[in-house]
Order: sequence, then structure tokens, then C-alpha cells
Amino acid sequence: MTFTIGSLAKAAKVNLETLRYYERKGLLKPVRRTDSAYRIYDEGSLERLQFIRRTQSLGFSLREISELLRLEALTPRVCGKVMAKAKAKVSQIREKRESLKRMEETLTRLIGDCQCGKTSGSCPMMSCFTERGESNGNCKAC
Amino acid sequence: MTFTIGSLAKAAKVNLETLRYYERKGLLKPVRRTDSAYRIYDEGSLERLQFIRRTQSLGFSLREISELLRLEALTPRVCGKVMAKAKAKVSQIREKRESLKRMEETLTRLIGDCQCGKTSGSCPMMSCFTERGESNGNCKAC
DNA sequence: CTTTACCCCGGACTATAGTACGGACCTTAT
DNA sequence: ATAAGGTCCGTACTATAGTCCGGGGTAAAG
Repeated sequence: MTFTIGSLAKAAKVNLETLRYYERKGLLKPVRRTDSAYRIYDEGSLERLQFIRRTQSLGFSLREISELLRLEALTPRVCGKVMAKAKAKVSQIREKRESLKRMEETLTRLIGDCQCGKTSGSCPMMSCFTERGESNGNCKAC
Repeated sequence: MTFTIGSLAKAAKVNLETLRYYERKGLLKPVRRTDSAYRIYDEGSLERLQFIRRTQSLGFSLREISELLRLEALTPRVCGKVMAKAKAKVSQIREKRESLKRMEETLTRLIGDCQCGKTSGSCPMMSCFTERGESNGNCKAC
């Protein structure tokens, strides 16, 4: 099953121009061109595209994604380098996950602590980020 | 303890111009100005600034961070809205964490599976992202 | 065979997040 | 008191990631 640029764009729910942009950036090349220079893509292109979008939504730049995708382009001779890159990427991901975990815990605790409307005390959510940063000392997010 | 724009920039290791930019964007106002219009910040400013940078590194845009920071600006009357925003933010964070977890697992498995140099088979790391997307069927990342 | 829809390309335009510049004013150390 | 260094402001410039435009060729449906 093959796609023209428009049908691939529709299938992946991205703008057609984005595909041309990714091609310029070397991220997603059409598998071939017709005689009239129409771009032709296949299912692999769709998967690759979805990988790009998913990875991007996790906070990776196109340059980083390009690096991830280029892991494939290297020959077995330089496998060590590939591994090093992959491992670096893993620690990077792990760090992001841990930061997010801390943020989530803080926010969740703040939500749980809220006594607004129940007591006369002020909302811990509010006092956590005061205008002048006079933190209540409990907020790890501040 | 107070800061001028330059000393705050140095303390937080950000460009001085970035602080002026954040002020324009309403993210970080100096606590006051001197008679000669010099910006004065305090430790709260530093904390707020560090919160911005940390949050940003987790993939939140300045607009989103501004929303998070504005949770404080709302009066107790609208606490329900604050909570709704906070909860939405929590699910958003949770989704990002789960995606990252899947990515990390996939990459880790790929690293572990690598037999490069040990066998004659090709590296699963390589075959995972083939030129035409001919995936080996095992790669969840593709 | 024509109309409509699709695609080509180069180039311009947008939003976000800064970063740099330069002339003028302010502060501080010698 | 004067030079060096910090800060003011508006404006311009950069990189990233698209998005849009327009003139022209191509494909498909009636």
C-alpha cells in the first residue's frame, strides 16, 4: 500500500507541508518519485512519521529525533557508538521521567491538601506560588 | 538578599536578556525598581525562575508555565477552576511519563538484545529503523 | 476533453523562545 | 572625578518548527 503526499498527510493527520518540511530536514524521504515528480510513500513511511510525532510529543527536538532515527544508518562496525548514543538517550529519558514524577507528586499533594471552602485557611495551591515567592516551605515545585 | 538583573542572571545561569524577555511575557516581574529604573529581584524571584527552567525542561511551553504560575493569582472564589487546571496538568504529566516509560523500555530492550560483533546476525538496533521502515516486528518504538 | 482536485517548487510568513546591538544613563572602584 | 562596568530601552536578529502562497504542471472523474 502506497501513499501520495496528501493521503499520507491525511492518514497521519499532519499538514502536507510538514511532510515537505521533514523531507528538507532529512527526516522522512519518500520511497520514490513518479515520472512527474510526485512523492510516493509506503506504510514504513507512515510508521516512521508516527514515531517522529510521538517522540516529538515527549519533548525531543527534530534534531534529536533525527539522531535516534540515524541509529539505523550506521553500519555494524560502529555499533559501539550506536550503543553509546542509545544509552545516553536512555538516561536522558530517565531524568525526564523522574522530574515529571516529582512534579506530579507535588501537584497531587497540593490538590489533596486543598481545604478551600472547607476551612477559613487559605488554599495551599495559592500560597505555593505567591507573588513575591514567599513560599510556605512545603512546595517542592517552587 | 536581593539581586540586580545581572546577578540574578548569574545566580540562575540564564542570559540577562532572558530575564527581560520573561518580564515582557509576564512570567517574572522584578519585585521593584530603583529610582534609576534598575530591576530588583529577591530569592523568591530566583525560586520562581528555577521553577520556570525546570518545568520548561520537562516540555512545558512558557504559556503553560505561565498558567501553572497563575494558579496563585486566582482568588479562593475560583478555587474549583484552579483545581480543574491542576488536575488537567496532572493527567498531562502522567501521560508524558507513560510515553517516556514505554520509550525507555523499548530502547533498553534494544540495547540488551544487541549481538553485534558476537554473532553474524544484524543489530536489532539497526534493523529497528530501516530505511524503508521494514521493521522486524519487535520494535514498539517504530 | 474539460473541470476539479492534487501535486510541484521556491519563497514568504508565523509563533515561540530567546539573543544581540547600541546609544544613553547609572554605579563603583581607583 | 573619571574610567570601567552594569543597566536602561527599543529594535533587530537567530533558530526551530512549521504553515501558507502562487504560478504552473498532472491526474482523475464526469
